Amino acid sequence: MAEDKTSKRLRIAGIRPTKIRIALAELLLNGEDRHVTVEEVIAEAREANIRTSVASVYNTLNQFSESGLVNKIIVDSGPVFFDTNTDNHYHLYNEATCKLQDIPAETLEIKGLPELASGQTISSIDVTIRIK
Amino acid sequence: MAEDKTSKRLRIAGIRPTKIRIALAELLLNGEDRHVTVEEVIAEAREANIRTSVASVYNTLNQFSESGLVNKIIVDSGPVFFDTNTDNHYHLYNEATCKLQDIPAETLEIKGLPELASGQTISSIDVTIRIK
DNA sequence: ATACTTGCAAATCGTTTGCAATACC
DNA sequence: GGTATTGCAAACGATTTGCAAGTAT
Repeated sequence: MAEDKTSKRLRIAGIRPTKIRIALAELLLNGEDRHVTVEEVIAEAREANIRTSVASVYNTLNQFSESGLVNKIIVDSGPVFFDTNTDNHYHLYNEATCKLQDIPAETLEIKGLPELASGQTISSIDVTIRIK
Repeated sequence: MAEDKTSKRLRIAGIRPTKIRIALAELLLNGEDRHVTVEEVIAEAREANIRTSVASVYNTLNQFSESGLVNKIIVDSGPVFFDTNTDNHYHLYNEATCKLQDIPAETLEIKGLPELASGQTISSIDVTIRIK
């Protein structure tokens, strides 16, 4: 069953598979790449008859992001986006619609990374092309 | 006098030179490149005996950014940064200290910008290297 | 004189937290 | 059974807003 597979996936990620975690994982992690806000996830959950709360959606998505199942993206004031595409890639952000689109890593070439102080490591390279 | 020069600069930027605007402009726009939060500006203003309010500092910095005197930078949840360096450049963000550093535009080379839909224009290209 | 700006406090938005009830292993 | 998780409501931090009083041209 799909649920078993999802449970296993959560377990591997180091997360205890509970009802809402499984439900939200199935909602978000099995389809195409998406950029969702908490509000959108709550709406979708409601539509799918998943009974949950604001706090739990925040908890769950934050755990997913800490475990690397999704990426947290901050492009603007306003709600955070959770990106279900965890491959290396960049973003196009439409300032008018507040929507994100992926730019595959192969499309863009970035050269000349600066030297880092010793002990420091790159956590991520965020590239956002803002359009209007 | 310095104040006349600042007034003129604000006027050219399309902003009416008022007392706090001049004061904050002198505080921020005449020194080296900086990344400041509203809270920091309020503290500095207080130290410089500039009497003002939270709302006015927000108003003023937002106007400065709309007029291109500074740039608004959103790297994280938490307070917005205002960047007094308006030249084209990129950023290094230290996740541990929550501090920003500039990366000059010449250092980094970005190639392969994606095609945009017609009518769309690039508003900015934001590159942030996050280190921890 | 008139329109714009200020500063205060209250309102707002997104997110987190405290805690009692519940679900997981 | 004991620990982790849920859901509610209240708390929170950053920012904005409404409005009366003050300031710029």
